Amino acid sequence: MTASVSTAMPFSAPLSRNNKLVLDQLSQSDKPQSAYELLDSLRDEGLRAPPQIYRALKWLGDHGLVHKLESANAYIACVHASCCGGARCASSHTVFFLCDGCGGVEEVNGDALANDVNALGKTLGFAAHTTNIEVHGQCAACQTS
Amino acid sequence: MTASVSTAMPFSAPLSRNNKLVLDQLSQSDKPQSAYELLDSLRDEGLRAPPQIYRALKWLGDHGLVHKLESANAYIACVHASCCGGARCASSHTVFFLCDGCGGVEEVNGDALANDVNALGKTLGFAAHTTNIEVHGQCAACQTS
DNA sequence: CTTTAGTATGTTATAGTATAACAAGTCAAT
DNA sequence: ATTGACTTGTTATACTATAACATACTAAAG
Repeated sequence: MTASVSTAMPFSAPLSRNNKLVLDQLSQSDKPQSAYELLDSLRDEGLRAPPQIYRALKWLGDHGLVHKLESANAYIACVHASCCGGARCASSHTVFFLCDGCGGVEEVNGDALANDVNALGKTLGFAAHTTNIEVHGQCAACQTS
Repeated sequence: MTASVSTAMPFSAPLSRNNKLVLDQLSQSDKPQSAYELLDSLRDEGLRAPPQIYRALKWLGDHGLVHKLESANAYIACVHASCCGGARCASSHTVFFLCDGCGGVEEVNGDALANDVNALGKTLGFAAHTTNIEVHGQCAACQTS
């Protein structure tokens, strides 16, 4: 349920203090957290205003370390191992499975889907840049309970 | 660019006055509109407060007549012909291509992708309920300019 | 009728999400 | 020691969405 990323990044990334605080907080749960939840959690560390959180989220997002779940207005730390095999996934294709039961999120590599998406786009002459796929439903555990 | 749906629905749907106003306003553009843009547009028709808009959007969404674009916090009228062949698409799989250049949106049937998504989900034991796919990029027209 | 129940509407207030704009501190490289 | 790039702190405000309550319309049941 919990996993720590800390500072051991697979690539050089000079994490500033605020960026590290936010990333560590996100890494401590596989449940998405809203910007204001992060703010509450990090108040003791000296973060007091929304822009501090949003700036960190933007930097981390730009560097592929966190993802925004658009349908939940919440954020999660990127699990590199499953979403892009250890590489940065800033512009990669990921699929998010959001459990409406427990609130947990599974992040899965979606390169296989990317082909289909691009094929669809080509029929429109559309040049795809980023793709966001969010699936709502019930995780394995929540189906049995 | 503009298309009118008006009251000619392919199935019986008793559109209330407010629901019809919002649907017609959305149908007049292939660009997504925010709830507050809709509110501004419909003030002359007597709509003055956000709940009136959000209630209509919820009803229209529940009945498959409009979609929310999660990554844009905006709404579009469902184009039945392309997204689900004339049937209601409340729980169907649609793909949205959002042009970051002109702001236009293309809505495309994504049943082909649904299989892949469900297959991915099955490897996790995940029971998919609704899938939202939003692709950002450049439409054909905006690539040439 | 008129009562009731379900739906639709109107309205105020507030909660939740995100950014603009400005001020100031840090720190390495001239 | 000064510049310049980056990071941080802070206030105020904009944007998105819903809670809660009050009223009205309409069709069916009594």
